[in-house]
Amino acid sequence: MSEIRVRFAPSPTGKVHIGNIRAAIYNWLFARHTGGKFLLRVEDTDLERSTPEAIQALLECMQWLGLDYDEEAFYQTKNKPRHMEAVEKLLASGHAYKCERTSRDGKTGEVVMFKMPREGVIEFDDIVKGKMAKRAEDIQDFAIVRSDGSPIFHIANVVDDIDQRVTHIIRGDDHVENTFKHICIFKALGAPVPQYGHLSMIVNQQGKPYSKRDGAAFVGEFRDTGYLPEALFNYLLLLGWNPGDDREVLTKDEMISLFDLEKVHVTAAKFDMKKLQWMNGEYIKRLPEAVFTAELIRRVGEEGMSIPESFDLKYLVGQLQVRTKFLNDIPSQCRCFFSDDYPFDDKAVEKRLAKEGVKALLLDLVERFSKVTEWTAQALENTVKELSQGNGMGPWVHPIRVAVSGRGEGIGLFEMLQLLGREKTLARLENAAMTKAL
RNA sequence: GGCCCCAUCGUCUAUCGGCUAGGACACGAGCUUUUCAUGCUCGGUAGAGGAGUUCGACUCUCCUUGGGGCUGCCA
Repeated sequence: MSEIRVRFAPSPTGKVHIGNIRAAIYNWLFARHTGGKFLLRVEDTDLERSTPEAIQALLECMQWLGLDYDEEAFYQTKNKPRHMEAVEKLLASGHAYKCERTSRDGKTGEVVMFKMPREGVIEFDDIVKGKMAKRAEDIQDFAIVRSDGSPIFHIANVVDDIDQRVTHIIRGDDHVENTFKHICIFKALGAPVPQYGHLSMIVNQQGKPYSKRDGAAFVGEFRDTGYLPEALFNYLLLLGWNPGDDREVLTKDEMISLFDLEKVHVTAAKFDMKKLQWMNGEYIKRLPEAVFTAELIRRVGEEGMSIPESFDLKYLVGQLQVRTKFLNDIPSQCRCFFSDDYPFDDKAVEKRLAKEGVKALLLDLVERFSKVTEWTAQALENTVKELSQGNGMGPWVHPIRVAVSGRGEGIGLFEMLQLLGREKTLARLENAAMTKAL
């Protein structure tokens, strides 16, 4: 049996859509599972949009997700001579003909048309959709060369697949109709017809193709909002496939060994951002502590904050990592530790500080905290607990949190105070009491 | 209009004729000595409709309905 070869054939437009990258993921997994080759073909025939920058963005995006490809990237524009060679062959064998045509946008000229068989049934056994069939008479002849002499997608795509010796074409559902046409071209060219697998689309809540109007739709947007590539990869994989048991968070090795194209679902899947968010949190939780720490240091540094030598970073990481949903949330969660110039959330201030009696409460706390001998989370918690007399620490906890961090949420309060240290805590409580509380 | 495809909780899905229909996300309630979160426990919500095959159908067949795709000198 010959080697399995699959390809990912995007047209670089600057942004990579999640539906598209999911096709890449499935191709990659199929190749890695079967020990075949995963090839990249850049369909750069749209000169307007296929800029070097757009190609670079595509490559970076694949690298980010760990989609490494075998062999050299294949550029469609470079194969134009072969496209035209095939056209000549089709013309010579009577499978194609020239004709005058007027396009939809009014261009008139001579194009080359592919001649469809007039009878018979075109069939193929789709790896995910099963048996597919269509009467040849239901498909009209179609153009393969424009009036300006450039080859059209149908011929370019097929010739490239022949030249790259692609054995399995795994692509989006929107190509099924093309597949019937392409099979006819393969046959007319005397080339073996590859196996096909058509992937359903990712749709929005209304069941329409998921687009940028529905939220983040391009891979770069997920990267920029702090999603881990592993989380996006895993989520996209699960959108249409599962290992057959209840496992959802899978390692790359598990994905590769368990992936089965035949078990990919035929139905369109609705994109659920909430579940992706949950999965991202799962992946962040599982990150090695050192990696999370490095990420924290980098992001905090980028925001212009510096971490003092004496700061107990390990302790902060222990508190922060389990509750981080997006890496981008890290700087705002950390600001109060590394800067005295932290912003106060208006709503939190209004709700927790700007209330009658809070000023006295904070000043009383300053008094009590200053007497704490050992500045630890436990000792501070005991102090507040004593005050609350078993009636709930809420009335104390909330004002303290807003006073020292400016926010209504964050890591555990007493852990936060321990990290801040006595001096800063007392100064901030006093400052908030005098300037914000009533 | 024509052709092709699809149909289990709100969402992603398990079930390869035996189902008290399972899991996850989301949601609700509770617990973690009533801080945010994590974690844990519990809870509700599903087989589009109609025929047929069968001892038995969510699973097989057909019809209806609903949804999607394609129908370019785009890819």
